[in-house]
This record gives sequence, structure tokens and C-alpha cells, in this order.
Amino acid sequence: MRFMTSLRFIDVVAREGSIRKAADKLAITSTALNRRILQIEEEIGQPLFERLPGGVRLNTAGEIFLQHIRSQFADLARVQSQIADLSGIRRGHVQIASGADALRRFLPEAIATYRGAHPAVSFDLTRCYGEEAEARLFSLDADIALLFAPIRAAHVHVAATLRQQIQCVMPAGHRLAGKDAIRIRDLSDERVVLPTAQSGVRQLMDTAFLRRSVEPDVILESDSFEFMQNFLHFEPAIFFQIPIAIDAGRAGGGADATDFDERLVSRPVDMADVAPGTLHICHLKGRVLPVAAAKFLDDIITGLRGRYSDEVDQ
Amino acid sequence: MRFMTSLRFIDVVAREGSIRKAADKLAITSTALNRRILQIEEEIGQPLFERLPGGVRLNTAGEIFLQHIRSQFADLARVQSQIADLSGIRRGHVQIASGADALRRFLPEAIATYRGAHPAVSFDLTRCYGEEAEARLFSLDADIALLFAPIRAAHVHVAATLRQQIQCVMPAGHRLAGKDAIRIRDLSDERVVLPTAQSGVRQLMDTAFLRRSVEPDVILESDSFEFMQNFLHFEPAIFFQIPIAIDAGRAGGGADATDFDERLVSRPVDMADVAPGTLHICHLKGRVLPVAAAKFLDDIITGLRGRYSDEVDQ
DNA sequence: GCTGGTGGTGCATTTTTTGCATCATGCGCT
DNA sequence: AGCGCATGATGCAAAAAATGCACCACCAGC
Repeated sequence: MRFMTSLRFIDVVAREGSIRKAADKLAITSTALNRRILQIEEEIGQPLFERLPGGVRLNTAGEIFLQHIRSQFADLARVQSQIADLSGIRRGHVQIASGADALRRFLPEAIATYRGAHPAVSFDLTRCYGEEAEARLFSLDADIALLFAPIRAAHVHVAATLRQQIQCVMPAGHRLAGKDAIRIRDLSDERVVLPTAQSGVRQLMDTAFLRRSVEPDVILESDSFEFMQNFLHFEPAIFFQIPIAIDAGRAGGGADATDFDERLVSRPVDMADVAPGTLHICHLKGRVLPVAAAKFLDDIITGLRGRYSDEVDQ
Repeated sequence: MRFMTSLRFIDVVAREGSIRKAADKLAITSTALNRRILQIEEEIGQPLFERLPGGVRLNTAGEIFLQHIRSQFADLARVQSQIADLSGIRRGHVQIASGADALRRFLPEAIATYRGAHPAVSFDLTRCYGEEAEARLFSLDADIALLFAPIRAAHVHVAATLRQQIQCVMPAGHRLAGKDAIRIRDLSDERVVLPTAQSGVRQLMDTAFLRRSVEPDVILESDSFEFMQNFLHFEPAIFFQIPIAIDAGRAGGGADATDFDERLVSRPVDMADVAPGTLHICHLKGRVLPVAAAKFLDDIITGLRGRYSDEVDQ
């Protein structure tokens, strides 16, 4: 989009905090970039950046204008996808911000299924935690966010929620593997592996340990479920996940872990100790999503309703 | 705004229905304009206009895109006014679509008062009827509409309403001038002057005449209240208006017409014959108005609440 | 006071846009 | 059918705009 270049440049300069760095990234000279910015500032009638010795920073007017620019880009993408839809081919780009839980098994399959029906739609998946995901929605770097964490920002609209009970995952031969539900007190002196403090699962577990005054033997912390899962093949321990991170899409749901790793089993934590957490599927409030994103959102909510009918709300 | 020129061009071409006519209006050559359009169509990946022997017309994609363009312009105006507000000066341009009623006395004073406080805000007032006003809101040619008529379109948001009882205006010495309220049957064989069929006042009166089976002596129809009012100085007759078209702002309201023309008096039509009509103050649903327009809207609603507290809703 | 980073500016060059002349097409009128 | 008159599209040269280079002024940290 030729007529948007100057605006895109402003976005990059704001992100880089320096005209020269942005110019490098955009593969043009700093002078050309500088002049484009000066020109736009002149047209606006007011400077958008404050010039600091180490670079530039948006002033208040600049922040307002940048927000406008981003919404223009997002809206243009929506219009383009809508126009493409007219000719029968669904075209577009869907940007997703997801916690580590949903991107394990649920999103790969959901995206692949969608792309099977609409091969002209491309995806961008960024793994991130609560606040960052909300920021990405706001800066229009993400269309959709899937978060297993409370929603803080007022500008986020929750399109659907999914209640998820935390599961304990352990080697098949583990002494707790035979129980139907795991109590927190069962975990005292057990070796456990915990996700990072930013994770929603971790926050629920921390609360539970504190409430029951149980101090497990934390042998490892990681932000990678894949790493933790593979670690269990070498040292027996327990780690925690939500069903959506475990279940294969084709299964009817439930907590049986056989289809993600035959040597591991999962058992739910007892409801009395840990209340189910909530996976939030969100987009920016007041925003009209591009066709591709809107339909994908629709698809995953419908899909979840099919698999976890009782736990899906809204 | 240099980076918006191509988009503005598309808007003009769509309105003119011809590249050459639009080029004349834009003071450039038709070839330059033609090429800009071809270029944008290429960037979009699909044509926006269908080429007819007599000119061009938007296709479906073009209509979607034009709507996008207009919303971009409106949003840019909003951002600019918001940025200007930062530096203390309220700046901007407010576009109003109004029926003939509100522009007589209410709007001139309201706009003048507002401009007294914010001299950097300019106004554009287009007189139009119901459907056209709704279309102007939708095409973003108007920020605010004041209509004494039912709202038909779903995309219009009514910010406030004002109930208005129709008034009969007549020369001071008229035989009906002494009555407190005028019944429709009083008007049979009276000489009356009616506004155009598109007017909300006319529609209410037509209904009333029909219901009471009264056939007045219609000696004149006009779409100009000013003309009708001045006509009464030369031939005694009755015409109809709503209070907001009569009252001066400084007055406490009411139907006494002395302050708009000493030789005329106004008396309300009896409620039993004609129910009060509604003046709607609207803007486009879902739209964030520019600061200047938003504040002006606020001001007039507050002003009306002060003068006609009982009749203002929402 | 030097060094390494920043944004800003004058001038020659390159790229883009514009305008003129012209073509091809289709409608309406004779 | 033929003519006139409008439309949009295109080749090519001129005008305008954007770009890149070399350089300046400025500030922070050493």
C-alpha cells in the first residue's frame, strides 16, 4: 500500500526510538526518513516526536496519532480481507497472541484445519503472557488473544471463556498415578516442576500451596511445557497443565494423557483445593475484525463448544 | 494531508461518476487521476470501479473501500481535533445536517455561542430532510443531524430527543389569535400555508387533517419558513412551526412569538388533535466524534435541557 | 577535549508523477 | 449506417518529488 508508507515509517520510528535505526530497518537513508517525518509533522501542524540526544520519543500528540495509524492499518487489513472474500477466496492474515497452554495442541490443529479450508489465509502466532497479550491487542499487533489468566485491561473484549481444571502430569508408574484426583497435600515432599511465575497455571498452584500450607519440592522452573514434559522422561516428577494443552483435538476431551505422550498420565487436581481457571478468548473491544480473523475466532469457539460444551461460556 | 490525496481522489471520482469530471474538480489532468486510480486498484489487487461508456461506477469492492476511506477521513479529523485540543486551542470543523426548523433560531445562536468560546472551530451547515440527513451521517459528510422526523435508518444513534408541540403562527389580529389552543376543526376554511411534503411538521399536519376530516384552504406550499413568515405580512393566513423554530434562546421557552416577529403570534395546536412530534439529535452509531463536534453536541443538549427540561430525553 | 551517537540541511541524482497528444470504445442522435 | 461526442486508457517528454551523499550542530559519557 503505497499511500501508507509514511505512516508505516512513523510506526517503525516510534518502535525503534531512533530515526537512524528505523531507517536501517526500512532499508532507506536516515535523511529520507527524517524528511518524511518532518513533512508529516508539518502537515499535522505539531511535532509528533520529542528529539532527545539519544533518539526520538513520541509526545502526547504522537501517541494519539500513532494509535490512529495502527487502527488505520488494522482497518485496511479488514477491508482487504472483506474485498478478497467477495471473490470467493478467503484471504488475509490472522495475528494471534497466545499463552503457552493453547499453542501446544489446540492451536496447531485449529489453524491447520482452518488453513485446510482457506489456504490463502496466513497466520502469525506470538507466545506471550497476560499483560503483553493485552498490549498487543491494543497496539493492533494481535487480532485474537488466548489467555489462561484474568483479564486486566478494560479495552479487552472476551468473546468466550473456557473453564479448565488443572491437571497433574506424571510418569505412568508414579505412586499418584492411580488416584482419580490429586489433593494438594498429596504433593508435599513430591518433586514438582512448575511453570514460570507469569503463567496462569503457576499462579493458581502458588495460591493452592499457600492455602494448604504445602511446600512441595520444586526441582525445576521453566517457561517451556515441552521442555518440562521431556524432562519427566529422565527424572520422575509432577508438572501441571490444563486439559487444552494435553488433549488432542480428535479426542472427546477428558484428562487421559495417552495421546500426547504414552509414558505420561494426567490426573486432575481436586476441585476442593484448586478452583478451575479460565481460558479467555479475546479481541480488542469495539474492533471489527478482518473476515479471516473473525471466522477463525468463530471456528475455534464453535470447536471448543463441541469438545467442552459444558465449560464454554458466552 | 499529502498521504491521503489518492484516497480523496477516489472519493471525488465516486461522487462525480466520471474520472474526467472529477479531474476538473480537482484541478488536475484526467490522465494523472486515471493513473492514480489504476495504481490503487493494482495495489488492492482488484478493480474498484466498473468502466461504463458514460463514466465509472463503484463496484462492490469499491463501495467497501470507499466506506473505509471516508471513515479514515473522519477519524483523521477526530485525531487532528484531539491533538489540537492538547495545546489548549480547540480546533476543528463541525458538519451539521439540520432540518429547516432547527436552523432558524436555535442553531445560529448555539453555533455563535460555541464559536464565542472556541473561535478556531468552523462549521458547515447543510439543510436537508430525513433520509438525506441520515445518508450524510453515513457517508460521514455530517457529524451531527437535527431532525424533526422519525429516524428510519438503523445506523443512526439518537443522542437526545426533544418533544415539540406544533404551533400555529398567524397575524396578531387573526380571529384565532385569542384562543389558548387551536383545534383542527378551527382550521376548516381557514387559509393555511404548509411546509413541503418532506417536512416532519407537514406530515403531522396531514395526518391530523385526515383524521379530523378537515380540508383547509391551502393557499401556498413552500420549503422556506422565512418565505412563509414574510408572506403572512401581506396576506393573512396560518402557518405551522415547532417552538424551537420560534423561540429566541434567551427566552424561557414557551409559545409566545413576540420575539421573533412582533406582528405575528403563535398558539399551540390542541394535543387532542396532534400529538407532539420529536426533534432527534443524532450522530452515526458507533462513531467517535471529533472533539469539537462532541463538545458542541454536548453543549446543545445541555442548552436544550436548560430551556425545555421536561421535553428533553436521553 | 575527544568519541560516538543523535537529528537536521544543502545539493546533485534518481524516481515518481504529471500533462499533452492520441487511441479505442460505446452511446445517442440524425 | 454514419456521425458527433462523450468516456477511459496509453506512449512519451517535462515537471515535481523523493532520495542519497556529505556535512553540520548537538549532547552524553569517558
